[in-house]
Amino acid sequence: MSRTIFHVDMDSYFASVEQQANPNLRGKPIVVTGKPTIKSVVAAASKEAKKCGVDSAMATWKARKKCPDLILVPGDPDKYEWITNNFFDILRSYSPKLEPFGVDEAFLDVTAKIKEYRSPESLVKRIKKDVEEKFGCWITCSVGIARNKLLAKLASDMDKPDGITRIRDNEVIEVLEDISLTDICGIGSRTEKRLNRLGVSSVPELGDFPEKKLKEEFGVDGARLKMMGQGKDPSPVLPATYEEEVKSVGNSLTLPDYKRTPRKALPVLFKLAQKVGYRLRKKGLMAGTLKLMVRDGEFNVKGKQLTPGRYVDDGNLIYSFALEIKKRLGFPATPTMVGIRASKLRAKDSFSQPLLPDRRKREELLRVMDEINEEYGKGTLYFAAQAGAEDLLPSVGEFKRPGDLN
DNA sequence: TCTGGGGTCCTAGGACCC
DNA sequence: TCTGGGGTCCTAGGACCC
Repeated sequence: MSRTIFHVDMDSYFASVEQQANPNLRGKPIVVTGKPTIKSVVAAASKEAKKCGVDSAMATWKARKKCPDLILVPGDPDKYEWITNNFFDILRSYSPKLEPFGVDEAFLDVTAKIKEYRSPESLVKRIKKDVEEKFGCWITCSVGIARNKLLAKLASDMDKPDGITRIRDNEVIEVLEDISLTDICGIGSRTEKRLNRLGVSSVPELGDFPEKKLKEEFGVDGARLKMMGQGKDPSPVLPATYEEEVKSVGNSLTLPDYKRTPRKALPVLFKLAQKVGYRLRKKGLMAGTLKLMVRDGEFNVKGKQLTPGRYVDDGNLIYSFALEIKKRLGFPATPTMVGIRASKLRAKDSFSQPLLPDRRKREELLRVMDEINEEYGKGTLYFAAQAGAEDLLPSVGEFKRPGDLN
């Protein structure tokens, strides 16, 4: 049976949210960045900025060059999370089959609902109206309608902003002729190059290519690639809530020039560890595995992970483990980026208190610190311990588990 | 020329257990 | 004593997405 799938994509997401929140930014070219410095990169550009050729992932200095009037706005993750959750709630009220795809997109399977409406388009209009009423007219979305996720995603991109695009079954072949390989979600530049080497340079060519040869080159992905080339995608819309999705929590930072030595990178690492710990506590999660990542001057990223045999959410402890990993990983002479990622997450069991009094005290301390920092602003209270004062940190003890012996 | 920061999923090999 | 094979966990690295 044929399905009806929507792909709903917020337009210029972070930038629109900021324009909605602050009337002074409306109608002006703005970009949202991590930090409002010229060294950072564009996370989202308003439609006014896009007209000058500015777009996400562009270096901020480059964006400035293209658009001298550009306004840099620092991002506000809490605000976006609130909107994201409410956005998904609106979609979920039309169908429980909602699959979030990042913070500003989602797939919605409305097959069972569509009979109640005159057409898929009229249902989309209802959704758009809800979004506008909830958030304001500066926050809009574009929607793609098709028989599967792959085509719906292509469609939502064809008319932006505030568009509705439907790809009917008899239009699929025509659409596939007009796009390039990397327009398909799942085919990036690496895969495109490998396909080119096989003599495949367009989507229809991919659809006609012998599956056997694709499997030789790409293994199990070969069959999926062939289907992509034909515009087929049997994958279901998998319902999930935004929170359930989280599998890992990590933070990383590109080092400014003057901190690109192993020694000077340590305080940065310490702060990242605190941040990861705070985010874990806020989500009520503990991490069983920690990974340290470093990028060298040639842009090569190396990482090493550790599963210490206990679960952690304390920034100081995370830092201690990071130092332990660093000993084994080694550091390049010129580190350009450092990062910590926590995975193997599990919910913190609030019923079982730690047995050791020291740990109980420690938990209480962190809880109070978090509360104060939330009340009076981040960084109100912080630890004095940092690089050079490792002896103040909790000991990580011995490792005797498999995989820790290298 | 210059490339941020948040993630997910997959593979492949080794260790270990039964 | 020597043997096989399946399942699971761990780690490193690659590709991709927004």
